[in-house]
Amino acid sequence: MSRVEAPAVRRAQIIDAGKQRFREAGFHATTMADIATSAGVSVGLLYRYFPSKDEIIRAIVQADMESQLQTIETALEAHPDDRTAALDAMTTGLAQLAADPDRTLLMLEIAAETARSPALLELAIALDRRVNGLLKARFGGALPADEIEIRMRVMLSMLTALAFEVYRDPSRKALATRLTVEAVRQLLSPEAGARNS
Amino acid sequence: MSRVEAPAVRRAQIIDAGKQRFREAGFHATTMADIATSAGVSVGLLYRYFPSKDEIIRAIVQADMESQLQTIETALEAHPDDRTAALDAMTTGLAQLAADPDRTLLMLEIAAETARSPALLELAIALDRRVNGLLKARFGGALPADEIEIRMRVMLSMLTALAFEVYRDPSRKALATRLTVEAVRQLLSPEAGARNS
Amino acid sequence: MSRVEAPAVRRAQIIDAGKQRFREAGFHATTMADIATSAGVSVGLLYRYFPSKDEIIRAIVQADMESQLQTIETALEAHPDDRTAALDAMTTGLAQLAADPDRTLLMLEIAAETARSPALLELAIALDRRVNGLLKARFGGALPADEIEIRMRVMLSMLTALAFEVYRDPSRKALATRLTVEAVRQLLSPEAGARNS
Amino acid sequence: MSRVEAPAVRRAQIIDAGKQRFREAGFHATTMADIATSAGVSVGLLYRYFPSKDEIIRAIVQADMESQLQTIETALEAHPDDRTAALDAMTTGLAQLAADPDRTLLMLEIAAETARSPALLELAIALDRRVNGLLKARFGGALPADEIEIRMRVMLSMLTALAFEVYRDPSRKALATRLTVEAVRQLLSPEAGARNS
DNA sequence: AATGAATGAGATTTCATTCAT
DNA sequence: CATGAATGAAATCTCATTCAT
Repeated sequence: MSRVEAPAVRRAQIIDAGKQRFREAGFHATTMADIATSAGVSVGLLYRYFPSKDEIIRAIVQADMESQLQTIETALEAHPDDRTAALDAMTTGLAQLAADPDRTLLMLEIAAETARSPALLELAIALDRRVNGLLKARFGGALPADEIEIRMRVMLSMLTALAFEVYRDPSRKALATRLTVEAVRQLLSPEAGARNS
Repeated sequence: MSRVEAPAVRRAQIIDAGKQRFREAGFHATTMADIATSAGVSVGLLYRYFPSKDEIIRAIVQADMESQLQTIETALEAHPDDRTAALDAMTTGLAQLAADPDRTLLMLEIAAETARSPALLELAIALDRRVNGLLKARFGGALPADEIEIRMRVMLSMLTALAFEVYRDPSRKALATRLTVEAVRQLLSPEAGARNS
Repeated sequence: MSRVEAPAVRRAQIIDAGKQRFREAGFHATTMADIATSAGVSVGLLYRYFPSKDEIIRAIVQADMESQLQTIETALEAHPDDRTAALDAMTTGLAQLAADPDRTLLMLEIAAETARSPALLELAIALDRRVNGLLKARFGGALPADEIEIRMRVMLSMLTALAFEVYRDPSRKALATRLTVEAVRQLLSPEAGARNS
Repeated sequence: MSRVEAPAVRRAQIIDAGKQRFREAGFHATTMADIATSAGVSVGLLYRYFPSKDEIIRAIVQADMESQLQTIETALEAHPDDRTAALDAMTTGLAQLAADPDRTLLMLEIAAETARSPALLELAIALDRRVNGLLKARFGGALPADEIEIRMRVMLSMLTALAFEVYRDPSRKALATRLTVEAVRQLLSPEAGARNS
């Protein structure tokens, strides 16, 4: 059924299998045997790569968060001189992530799980901090320091809301995405700061 | 440990205990024994009131949805002649609901669960339809019919986003609520229709 | 739902309800609540008439055994002077009992239960003894004393077998009954004694 | 407590343990924990070999039925040219099976259970058909076709009766077996056909 | 490195029995 | 006498985790 593989490949196989099953059945309804079967390996091998089921969940959550961060970094770096373009690129990138119903399914699991698991909460806080740092470094001058954080959060929440929306009715994807991107643009533009504070 | 109670009282006791425990530990990590202990009754009695654990979940979800609907209805009926006031009342009411971190914890569970459970999905769809009907009846003339639905959804999503936000940082509750209420007001005002379509 | 009734009537109601349900679902799958509902009384009342579920079973088994004994006694007393006619009447009566599929269903439960329950075993032994006494008193002269018992048992077993047969294929009832009656007649006739011993 | 065993060995262990316990306490009074302890394995392992308790019952019933069929086949094949010898061999073999009190205890459980369980009823019908086919193939010329079936059933019923008899009083085993074998021989002999129809 | 049989704690659910009304 | 809400012990079944091979 399976031959000896490079450790990184095995790890990826397992994470992919986990994602797929968690998406389909949720964390709690997915068994280690399910994941093993999906990954084409034995249950025992799962435990060579991850010390527990929770660690597989944690790894998946971490990977997702890193891809969010990656999206932000890439966008910001792509437009080092144009603040508005950078903002747009970032929002569009995140909106794309949010508008993927498959990912939403997982995100729901993650959100519910994060509330309970200290390990996941820690991860979430770390992500927050890093995104915050990135945005401050970039927009620090244009917006009052204490507004950056709240705006970032509202932005992430709106993207979360977009995820819900597209998830519930995929046919509205284009419209909902456009509305969200516009709203976020307004929210994060320097002028917005002037108007609301 | 407990004497005979009126059926409605017992039911409420159980639902309350369930809510509390689900909030603290999530649906799957909460056992029937936990709920029974919390409610101050025996495990067996749980099954006289609900045929299964899933049905307790369903009852809680349904109660929550009904309180959302109730909030909307009450607000709209309070201002039969003033469209703008009705809108404001509704948004404020929903925002209050959304800004309750305890409720958010449950909502997360519910959202994750809804994706998997046909019974819950059905409930969610029914809620959607009823809210939609209510809004159409009230704002039908002012906004293009096909926009009502998408706006309603975006509104609910923004409230979802508010819930997330307050949940993550309760100290921002006042600010986040104000921002959301303003954004929703703008989204649902007749002028918004003109600008975006 | 129910008014005050004479104790004997209530007892009969409960026994009838028990029989019906045990027939349909077996002893173990029938709950006290089932019986109560069927009898049109409350669960609590069941316990005023019988100290436990097992005692209801015992009462049913006992009633069935008494009807067997009754059948034998009536047949023997109906033909005090004609040994052969008495034998025929008895066999025919028992065969009628055996050929009732409804009763078989119960008998199966009873047989399985008898093997386990000391109380039921005692009952069965008492029945054995009384039938044996009846037959010895009547056929004592014609058949060697030690053969009476074994013949009685084979007879009862053949009737059991008839019960099985009719139960499996009710359309064969007439034929199977005739064959059994003939076989028993031969088994219990004085000439049979001569041939086999 | 136990090491890894060949699957067939484990299955046999479990079935044996099940038989033993079912015999002693009946299907319903035997718990999965009882069987596991008897088999010297854990409860969980039971479920790797059988999807449910009912399936263990089914497997035991099926094994018993197959041994009946085996007995018949072996006897018939042992005397391909001598119809009477084949008949005797078959009857003797089945009588031996029937005269085992341990097996009777199980048979009682099985009979009661068969009445309720569609799966077991199906099994019983299949056994019937196969025995019928075997006998028709062998005695088809000597006895009218439509009599084969009823005679087979009566024969099985007589063996049932033998089982009951020996079960109730093991000391009569030899006598009861002899009587039954003789009766069956007569029932299935070609001359019997002439006499009774 | 890889397997998968084996474990056993723990979850949901059932139901005979009790007892306050 | 009658009710039926309440109890809680016990049963079936699941599954994360271990470990001999």
